[in-house]
Amino acid sequence: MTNDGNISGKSPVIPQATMERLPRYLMQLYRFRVTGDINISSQSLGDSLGLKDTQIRKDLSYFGVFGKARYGYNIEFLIDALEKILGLTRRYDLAIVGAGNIGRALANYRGFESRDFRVKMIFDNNRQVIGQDIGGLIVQDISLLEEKLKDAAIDVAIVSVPEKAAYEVADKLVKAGIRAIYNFTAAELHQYEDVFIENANISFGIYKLAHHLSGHWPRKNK
Amino acid sequence: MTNDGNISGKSPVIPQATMERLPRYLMQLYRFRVTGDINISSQSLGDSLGLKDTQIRKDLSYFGVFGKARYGYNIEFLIDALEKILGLTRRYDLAIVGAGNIGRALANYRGFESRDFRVKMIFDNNRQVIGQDIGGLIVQDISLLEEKLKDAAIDVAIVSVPEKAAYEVADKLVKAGIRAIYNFTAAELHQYEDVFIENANISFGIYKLAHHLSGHWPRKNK
DNA sequence: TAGATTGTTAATCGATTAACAATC
DNA sequence: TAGATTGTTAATCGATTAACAATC
Repeated sequence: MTNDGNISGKSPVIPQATMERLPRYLMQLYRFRVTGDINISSQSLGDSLGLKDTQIRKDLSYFGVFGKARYGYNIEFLIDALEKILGLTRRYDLAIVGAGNIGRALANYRGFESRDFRVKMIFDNNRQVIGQDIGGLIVQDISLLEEKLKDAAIDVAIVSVPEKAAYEVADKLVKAGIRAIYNFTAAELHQYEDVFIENANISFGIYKLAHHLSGHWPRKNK
Repeated sequence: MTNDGNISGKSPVIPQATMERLPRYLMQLYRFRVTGDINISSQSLGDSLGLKDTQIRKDLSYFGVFGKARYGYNIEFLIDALEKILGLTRRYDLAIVGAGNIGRALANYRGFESRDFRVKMIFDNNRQVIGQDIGGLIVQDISLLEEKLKDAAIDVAIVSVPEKAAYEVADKLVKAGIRAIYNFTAAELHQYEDVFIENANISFGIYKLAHHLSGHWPRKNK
């Protein structure tokens, strides 16, 4: 009840770990909503995600007060709050750079449709591919990348080119004013001022699984 | 020089955070290798990855001694060691369950080829898709999943079905003896005894980028 | 009211980093 | 030898969790 600080503009620091959990909270709340539940306690939300109740309350407390003692959290209200926190209340326009396997898959990815993420452009450097229709979009020549991006108000660029090309692509994206890059390549992209880069190297997950299967090195439980 | 404990079989606990960094170390070492370098210091490896030198040394120390004072680490030797640690010294056979956008992309993913990861089977429940050839593999009927998996020695199952189907698929995979699951769906899969699940929800990265772009919530630097 | 559950404080746990003797 | 860089210890920093007064 005391802490409405964040909403009113104070600046607590949100831990990275908290940020990683919020999308999971939101997804889980959608699932609880369809069952017709109105409220949920930090206890049961935590149980459903393998987290402690205090973890949930602490995470939410960074953003202000959402719950009611005795009743827990109103699911609808909390969904609303999390969508605002995560910035999901507006549309985001995406451009995909690289129309290979991954780029194509992302162009047709249904998880984007369910939110207001819209793939608006897709680029490639391959003559055979340029001009092709992928999910309703014509693949454009990557040499026109900067020019085309300046005309369109693209929010996020997805990089799905071969690793070697990724560094140059990222440079061009940043020059064209892109401030958020979703990097599906193995490249360790340079850090740019004010540019947020999210890495999603598909191989790394397999490396972790391999490590686990090879099983000689002890690991923390859980 | 004192700590050869891990190699000789003692059991230190490897932090999760360390495990997440090792694949990045390995990839970066491959890159240094092609430049012809023989040795690398924890300082320069760290700089190239945006990490402190002590972080690198600490991480490596969990696995025994690799470096030489004054000369740093022998790149070839360290690559070798990391490949062993990560379990990359043998082949891993993969099965893909769900031949939608993502499943197809993964079936053709070149990052797997560069290691000894081999996609051996691919399943779907769609009549239109069963029997199709994807990257040289015939899509099999998902109703034969358990039966087919029991014949083949599959190490890792990739789940790329719609979220709703994921829970049942995971149950079947575990029943069929699978011990490593790479989950590309949004589903919060049940935890199974002795089964390692790696989640790769593609939407979550976009959520984080959205949060960043919406930019009202302060975050830790870096 | 009695009891459940919140938000927050303080304690604990774990991971990063500074410092430094050992050593190549 | 002198100096660079290691592996490790101890200090710091940050994140999780137990405990509990506040409160619905």
